[in-house]
Amino acid sequence: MKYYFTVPIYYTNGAPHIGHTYTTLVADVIKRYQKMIGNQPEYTTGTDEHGVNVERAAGKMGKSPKEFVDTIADEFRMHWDKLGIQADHFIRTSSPEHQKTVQWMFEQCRNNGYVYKGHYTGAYCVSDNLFATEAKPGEPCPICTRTLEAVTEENFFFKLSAFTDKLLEHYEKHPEFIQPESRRNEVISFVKGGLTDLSITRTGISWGIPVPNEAPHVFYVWFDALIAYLTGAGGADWQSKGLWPADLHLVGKEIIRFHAVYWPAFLMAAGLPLPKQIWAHGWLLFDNDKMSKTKGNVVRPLPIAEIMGFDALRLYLMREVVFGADGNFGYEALVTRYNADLANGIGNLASRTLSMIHQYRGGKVPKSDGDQHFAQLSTETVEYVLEAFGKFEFNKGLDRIWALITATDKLIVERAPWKLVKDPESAELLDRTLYTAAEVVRVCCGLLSPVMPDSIQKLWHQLGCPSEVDQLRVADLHWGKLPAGQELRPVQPVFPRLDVKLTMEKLIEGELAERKRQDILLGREVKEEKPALDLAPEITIDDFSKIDLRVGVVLEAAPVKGADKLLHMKVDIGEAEPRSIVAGIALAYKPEQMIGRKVVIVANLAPRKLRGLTSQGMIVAASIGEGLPVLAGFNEDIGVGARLK
RNA sequence: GCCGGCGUAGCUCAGCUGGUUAGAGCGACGGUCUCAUAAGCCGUAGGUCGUAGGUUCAAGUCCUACCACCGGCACCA
Repeated sequence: MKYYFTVPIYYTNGAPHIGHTYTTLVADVIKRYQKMIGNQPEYTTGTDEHGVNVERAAGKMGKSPKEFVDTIADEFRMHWDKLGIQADHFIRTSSPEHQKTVQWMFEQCRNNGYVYKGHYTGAYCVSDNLFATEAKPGEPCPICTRTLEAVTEENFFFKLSAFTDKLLEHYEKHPEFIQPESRRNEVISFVKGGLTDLSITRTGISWGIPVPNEAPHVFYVWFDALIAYLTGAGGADWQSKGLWPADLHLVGKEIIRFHAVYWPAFLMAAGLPLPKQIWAHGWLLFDNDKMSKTKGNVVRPLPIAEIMGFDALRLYLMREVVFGADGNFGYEALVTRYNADLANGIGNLASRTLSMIHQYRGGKVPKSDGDQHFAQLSTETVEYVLEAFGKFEFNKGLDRIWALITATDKLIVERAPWKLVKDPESAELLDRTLYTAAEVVRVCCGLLSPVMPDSIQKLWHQLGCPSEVDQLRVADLHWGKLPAGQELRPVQPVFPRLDVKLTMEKLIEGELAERKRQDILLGREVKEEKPALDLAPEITIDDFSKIDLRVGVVLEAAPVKGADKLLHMKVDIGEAEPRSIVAGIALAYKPEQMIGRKVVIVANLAPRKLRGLTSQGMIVAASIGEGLPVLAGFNEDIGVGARLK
């Protein structure tokens, strides 16, 4: 049975980090698992290469967009290669095959009456390539808080509004369509709130897929990017490939809306079948903190792979993170987990078992059926693990594998083969014990092979098994498949124990070096730690003088009901009546903190109604990104009404 | 403000439809074997199960309110 699924295609505005790695890794494990249970899995990932952002970033480096994205696409491919990740389709949105698919999809939608030409005037975020329908130019972007630019242009629109009921009906009929449940509910409530039509093309940018016969229109990046999943399944020719509809889209929780609302609508409009399931997983945090470029706490995967082996990272992410929830990554936990699970766990069990067979039985698997109790335990474990992996409950499955390992360690201590070997009467019991341990190692190798393909292959080899581990099928996991007389190969530690402190130092050092390498690759100035500020357009002194800033003192302050960010204040700026001002500072300042405080007011701003209250001006405050606002103030005292210039 | 989630041992978390002395892994400490990667095995950790009420013969497990944190929406920056 085919099993076609996808991972997001990653935006080429930066190098791969551990977040990209996580999603793609899950896909890779799923693929190897699907293969093991007898399906023919294929998955798609790739790079999302269009948009103003890429065009600008390339320009800054003096490169063409194509040259720029070539570098980054290669970087992603190189990463997946070094992490043992084998994607079947790596779709670059700048490729001719993808261009064809997008144009074809558009024609389908248009022929079916779901596309129309209209005019759009409004605020556009360059960074997110997003029309901010709720905001105005000059205001910060609702997603990234950068200043929105004013854009007026003729666009093609997609009739998203026509799909409200159809989508809701689909969600209703297929409860498994959006997972996990909490995301499903969020999407449903979003769609119930009503959908507005979507602008799907842009003019004024050359780096994009052209709309056929409609120059200078190019496609909006999201319309473009989502279709990559279809390109991976054969594009316009999807019917002959037999991959579409996809069985699964794996996505990060931040892009669930694009996948669960827009994408199904595009597909319905084009007359294509919908994917069976969309699974939103959580984020990978670093030391329980959100990773972000500005914080400088983004983790790169390659140094970890080089220092500890990529399987160590693969296991960590699969065992430590509950799929769907946010997970945490930390260097110490990584090394600890490695020592506990790999060095002391499976690695040591394999090592002691094989050594004993070498020493006591001439390196040949003894003839025995093994302990029946373990035969049963092993069978139950295999069943449980396969089922858990099938439900993406990797951590649960892995826990069960380790329970089997622990039980086997106990068995060895109970039987004490080193004593049995001295007593000829106990030959059968010794054979049975050694066989049981070796067979457990073999079965665990099978179960672990999707997660740790590379190092498990090494263990497999030491066990003397002739086949390749990625050729294993479920039937090979049955108890007793280890042939008596099979000759073991020399024992070599596959997971040598690591010094926690030393390894952590190496990892951190490696991370810094890798960061530098990526910065050079992307043409970022290495010395210059501070990124260029995203300044508003230049103005003259006359422009500035239009703004009347005044010193005021807060007389009264109270929360606004129904709005947790708003504070309603009376501010005296030296006029007859104090001004009524509503400001979004309630998260940072309590009302009582505000009373008596000197603040800076934009005094000639047109009044505006907020939550039913009139705001006659605004308070000047600074903030970083989405951080809390900090009010502007003075070190020396100054009278109320003073003008700032 | 509305909707949803969540708060259990030092850390990470299990605890399904309520029922004996509340569990696991990691870390720590003590003991022990020696086949093994200073690994394994055994034992110890006494935690008001966020707070306060309530239902019940019985609540971590259900109800209410509140607090903390995390999402989504609204509102705003």
